[in-house]
Amino acid sequence: MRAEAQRLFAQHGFAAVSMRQIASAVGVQAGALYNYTTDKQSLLFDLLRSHMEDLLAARETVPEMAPLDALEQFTRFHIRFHLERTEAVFISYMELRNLTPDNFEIIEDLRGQYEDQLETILHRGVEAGVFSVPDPKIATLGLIAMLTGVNTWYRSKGRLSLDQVETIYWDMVRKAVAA
Amino acid sequence: MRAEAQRLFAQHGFAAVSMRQIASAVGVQAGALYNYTTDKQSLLFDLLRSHMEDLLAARETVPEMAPLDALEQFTRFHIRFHLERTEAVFISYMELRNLTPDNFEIIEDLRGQYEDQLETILHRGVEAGVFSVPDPKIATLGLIAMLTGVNTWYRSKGRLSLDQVETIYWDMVRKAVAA
DNA sequence: GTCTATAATCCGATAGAC
DNA sequence: GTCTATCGGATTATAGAC
Repeated sequence: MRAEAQRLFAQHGFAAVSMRQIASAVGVQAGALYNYTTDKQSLLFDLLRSHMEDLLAARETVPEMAPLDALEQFTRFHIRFHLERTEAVFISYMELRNLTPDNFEIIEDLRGQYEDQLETILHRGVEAGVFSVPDPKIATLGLIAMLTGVNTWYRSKGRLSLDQVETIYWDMVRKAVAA
Repeated sequence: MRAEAQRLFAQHGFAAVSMRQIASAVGVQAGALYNYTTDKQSLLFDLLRSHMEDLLAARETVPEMAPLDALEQFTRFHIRFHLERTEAVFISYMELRNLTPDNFEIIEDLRGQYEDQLETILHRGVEAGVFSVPDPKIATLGLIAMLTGVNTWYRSKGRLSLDQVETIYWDMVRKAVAA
């Protein structure tokens, strides 16, 4: 059910998808869905929360890694992880406004935890003198926006391989924060 | 009507907003709206098209400008223009999937015209030897994603002025494509 | 645990009075 | 040009049979 809901939400948007459509995609009647979710809202919330928890769980932080290496690892990880889950990423950015305030706050907190990992790398690089970043918080948001933007155009059948894309973006990231 | 529709679409999403809600915000009954739009779809399309046309009309291209100056002008223009129209920008990115295929194609073409302006600047800079960009098309998409991302966090009451934000982003853009 | 049926409400769009 | 009323259908969520 969650897989079909994710697919439909990504394609048409949360508000535009009915419980009947989800049920039809699963192969049951609408009433049966309510054995697996209390309502449509918590179905959306569960998708967003598990996506953010997957993201945090997949990151391997190595505190003793040199800032430049840590930044390259983060860059490549971010691109790869997000390109492998285009539907979940799409929903996680588009449907935030359809969360209740309580649920929104939880998702925003998880997102903040992820952003803090990049910000910490930038701070360490500045302290070490290998990065020049006038405002690490804004640089964090700017770089993540740039990297996540890959999802809007990348197609696996396209002219560039995943590794080529990672390398092109790493080139820009590296230079953007270089001392 | 268009102003209220834009506000409501940005807040709740196209599919979640009813013609009755728009009418109520305007101060008329739902039937009266159909004297100003043929249907809900073309109301959305008109908002997106006029936003893109405003964007293209506001750009002043100066062909003989040095690539570095042209890039700075583009960067500052993009940030300022988009921060002044957060609702239109939001809708233009979120509601593309609610356009009919014909309407979608028109909007995508306008967006392509805008992206081409940045790509041309990058090409000229590479030819002049002042930029090092392995793939100008991808660099264009990456930089625009980074710059547009300002809209997700900037608040005019926040700790940074518009000019400070422009300068921070210009620093990253300049270095990201530097030779 | 899935079904059918239904409650209560809302939707986009139109018709016709004024 | 705005109103009221309405058509035909959609919605979420629940109740109760099996």
